Amino acid sequence: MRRRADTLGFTEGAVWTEAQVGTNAIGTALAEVAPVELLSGEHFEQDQHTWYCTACPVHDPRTGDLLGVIDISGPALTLHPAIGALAETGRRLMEAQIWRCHQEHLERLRQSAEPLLAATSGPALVVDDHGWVAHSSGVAVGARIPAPAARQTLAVPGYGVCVPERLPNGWLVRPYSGGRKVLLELDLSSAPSLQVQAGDTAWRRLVTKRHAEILALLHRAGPAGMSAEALSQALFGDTGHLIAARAEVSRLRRQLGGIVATRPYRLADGVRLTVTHGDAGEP
DNA sequence: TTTACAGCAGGTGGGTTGTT
DNA sequence: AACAACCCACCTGCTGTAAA
Repeated sequence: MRRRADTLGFTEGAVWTEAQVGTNAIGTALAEVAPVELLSGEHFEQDQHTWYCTACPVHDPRTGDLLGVIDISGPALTLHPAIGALAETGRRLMEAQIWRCHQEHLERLRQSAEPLLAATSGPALVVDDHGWVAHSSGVAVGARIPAPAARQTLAVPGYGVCVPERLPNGWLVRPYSGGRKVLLELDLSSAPSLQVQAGDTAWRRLVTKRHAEILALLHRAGPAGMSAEALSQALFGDTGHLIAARAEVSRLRRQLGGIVATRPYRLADGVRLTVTHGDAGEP
């Protein structure tokens, strides 16, 4: 059977999408995102008419993302009524295994961070590289937060502006509040850059002129912040560029995380910005 | 008091255009 | 070719309001 299957293209690297081979259990299950059972002439290709194929999609239990399918194929005359249940059981086992690995990974991460957590007072999160929460204290959060990255602040509901600190297999995320400020120094030279000082860590990153302009405007607006309309007026001279203003702030927020708050647009609480002009004579 | 709905603000993926 | 800037379309979430 395996030799005969090889002649059909049941080999590593083969493409079994509907677009390539027409109706088939694998490609159709991927397209429909549902279990599919095909017998004999229900296949599009004639050389598959002596086969049955039963396919069941497998999803990531954490995100719901479609990962692939389990397919059971064989001679059409040997199709057993329980084959569909077998494929379904395989799917359940795979998804359960993925979930168990995920939980074990988070538990190992939590255990490895225990010494650090014991020495930490106040709210703290331990998350993996994708933002899945292994431990939270102080403030309840969901199962997942935005994925942390080096030299990147992020906003966590209930925590405010946070700067992640690298752990061996994950991140320690603590809010910056009270005496723990995020200090920004915006250099409005011909190549604008932003110096970020958060606790013991500091870094500098280049920003576009437009983003530098937005940061300077939000700094000038103070805690009251600016509406998208006001930002459009300040950036473009009229209020007809709301979409462009929103898009630019959205991209700025993606770069700088929780440093820029919304509703209205403003610098987040705990963020202090100073503006310098690196180029001599630059206004 | 609850629910459904509309309107609005804001977020974001992707396309286009202009510049370097 | 790569990048920045701009724009559009579509989506989500919040809020106010009317109806049940």
